[in-house]
Amino acid sequence: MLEAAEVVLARDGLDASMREIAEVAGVGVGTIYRQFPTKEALYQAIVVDRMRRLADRAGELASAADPGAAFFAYFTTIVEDSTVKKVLVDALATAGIDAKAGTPDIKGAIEALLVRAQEAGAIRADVGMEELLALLSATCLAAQHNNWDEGLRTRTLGVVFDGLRPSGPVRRTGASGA
Amino acid sequence: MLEAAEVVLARDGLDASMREIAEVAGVGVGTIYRQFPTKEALYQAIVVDRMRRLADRAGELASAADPGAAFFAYFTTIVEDSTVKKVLVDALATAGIDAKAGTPDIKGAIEALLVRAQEAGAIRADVGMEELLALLSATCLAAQHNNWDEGLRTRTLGVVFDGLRPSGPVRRTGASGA
Amino acid sequence: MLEAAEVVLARDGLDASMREIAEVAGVGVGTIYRQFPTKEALYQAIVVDRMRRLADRAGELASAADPGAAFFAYFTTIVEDSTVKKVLVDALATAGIDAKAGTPDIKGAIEALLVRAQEAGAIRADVGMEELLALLSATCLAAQHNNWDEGLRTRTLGVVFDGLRPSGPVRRTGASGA
Amino acid sequence: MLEAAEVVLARDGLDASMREIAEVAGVGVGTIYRQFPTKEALYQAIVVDRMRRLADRAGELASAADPGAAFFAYFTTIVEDSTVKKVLVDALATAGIDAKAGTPDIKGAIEALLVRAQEAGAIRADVGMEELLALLSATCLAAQHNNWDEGLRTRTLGVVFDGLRPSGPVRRTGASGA
DNA sequence: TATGAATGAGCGTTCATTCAT
DNA sequence: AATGAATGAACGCTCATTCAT
Repeated sequence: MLEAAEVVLARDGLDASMREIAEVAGVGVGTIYRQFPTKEALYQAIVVDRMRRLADRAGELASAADPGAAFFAYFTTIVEDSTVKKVLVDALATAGIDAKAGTPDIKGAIEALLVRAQEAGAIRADVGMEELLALLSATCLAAQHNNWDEGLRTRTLGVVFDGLRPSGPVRRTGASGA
Repeated sequence: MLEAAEVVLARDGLDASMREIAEVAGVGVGTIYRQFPTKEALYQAIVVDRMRRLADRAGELASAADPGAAFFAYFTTIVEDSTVKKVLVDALATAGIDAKAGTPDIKGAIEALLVRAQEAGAIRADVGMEELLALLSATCLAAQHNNWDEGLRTRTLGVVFDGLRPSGPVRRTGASGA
Repeated sequence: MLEAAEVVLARDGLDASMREIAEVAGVGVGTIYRQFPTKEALYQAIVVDRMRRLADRAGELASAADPGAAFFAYFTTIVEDSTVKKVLVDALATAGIDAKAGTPDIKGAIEALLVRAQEAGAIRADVGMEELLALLSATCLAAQHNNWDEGLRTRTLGVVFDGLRPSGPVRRTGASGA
Repeated sequence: MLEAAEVVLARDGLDASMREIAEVAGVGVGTIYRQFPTKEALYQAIVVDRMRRLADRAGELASAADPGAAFFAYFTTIVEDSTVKKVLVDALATAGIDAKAGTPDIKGAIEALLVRAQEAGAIRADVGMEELLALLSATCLAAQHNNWDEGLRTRTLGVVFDGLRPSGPVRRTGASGA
């Protein structure tokens, strides 16, 4: 049912009606209300669900061989995904949610990725979680809002990733000479 | 009245009702409809108005002494602004609008800023308009959606700007240079 | 101005807006309200005006050489007219109006036509004003409501007129006679 | 609910609001919209319902002993009814509807009555369906519009019916004879 | 005096939410 | 427990009417 709701919200946006969702889920509207007291609650549940999956994916990458590659791959995947999932966007946007109990610790999972990538020297050490989440949210938001195609996504993320990488000798060693 | 509408839309988002807008504007709903045939038209008018101001600001900066500084200042201003203006976001998102006559040529204005900054060596030559607009849209969207405070904005834009700057010797010339 | 209102109401029916009427009349809406306190009042005025013209026409025919022909011609003219004038219909329908002072005595005018036609033996003596007006109203209403073409109007009025004529020997004397 | 809608439309005419109808029906507006997608659809449903009843009644009379009496009785019944039912009027007016499937064949039913009455010599052979429907529509329209009382209805229909009957010897045989 | 901008009640319609079945 | 018919507040929009100019 969450699945169906996610599909419908992804397709029709936030204005999708409960009836539509119920229809796609193959249940009566009343059945949805048995589990979620309001439309807002259903929506929140979807967001939380989304976050869980995001956290899971981050967990999987936590032990990848190349932390830098893992980090950038993760970032890219999320943005890629948000092109088609209208709801995900808010998963990252709604940072406040994670205070609630039971919410998967997506921030923790992402932070692990970040720290490892920083320790590997793939990400500048002075980048904090806050701005990282901000960048993720920003690119997701824009990707779905403006319907980025693959080329645009690649080029735009390219700029962001460059901004995240350490600059100078480290990155372009030979270039800077001495 | 446009002003009031902008305020309300900024506060309540696109779902703000015409009654609400009328109330804030201190007029009857009919008065709004006298000037804008539909809610959509009102919305478009706000966007266009916003674009005009954006284009004007870009024009002012077009002949600034330091093109790089001008460019980054402009970028920052816009994002700063969008924290409070929910609508601006779509001004950039809706690139298609500029085909219509009478619409201020915001893209042209921004492009001028970009080109000058690139010629001055402050921005990488391989950055195109498309990804620049994407980055602008993304940061605006996120800034208003997530209510960035000044610190977060500075740090996040810092990353993006670093990604836009030429890297290596070019960027830190004095440092690496002879 | 009454003229303009009549034209518009004839074209668009009772739902025509005051703005539309004012526009066609070439005045502001306020000017109409100066003369007629409400839309209803304007409408009533049109009806009364219409009645006056009807009464005038009846007056002209009052002294025609052939009373029977005059009567049927008058009936036909009115019905014919109502095909195109949505408002006329109510002139006849609203019998109650004629109590008011200043209303043209259309009933009197029509009655004169009827009486003369009856005296000439062209209309049955037992036909009263009430049913005559009812028939007029009925055919006008239907003519405009259903958009009678000329053929249908002729055939339908033919039946009604036959019903109004004296029957038996009087009408088809030669036929039934020896 | 159809009943309630019919009552309200009969009372207030086509401008009756959905709220009013809902109130009289004792339901919420939404309930009406559940069954009829638009006001227009509700209206059509009433008309069709009305037509069905009309057709049924005509069917019942189709085999009456006295075709002439049956015909005139039917005509009278309909007009009588329309005094109180503002909507019926359009059932007859909207002849075009009967093309749609599922619409009761009221025209066919009436035609059967007419033909039988003509074969019985009670109605003139040269009266066609078109003018018969025109007369029906006209008298219904006027009966409800002007609120005919029984006396007026009788006298007015008397004229129309005389117009429909064969004239001369046939009708008043004994009289003209001698 | 004439104007038309402004008003806001009211309309048709939608949809989150409730509750009898 | 599950359903979906019923509800009615709220929406976008229109237009008769008012009144400052």
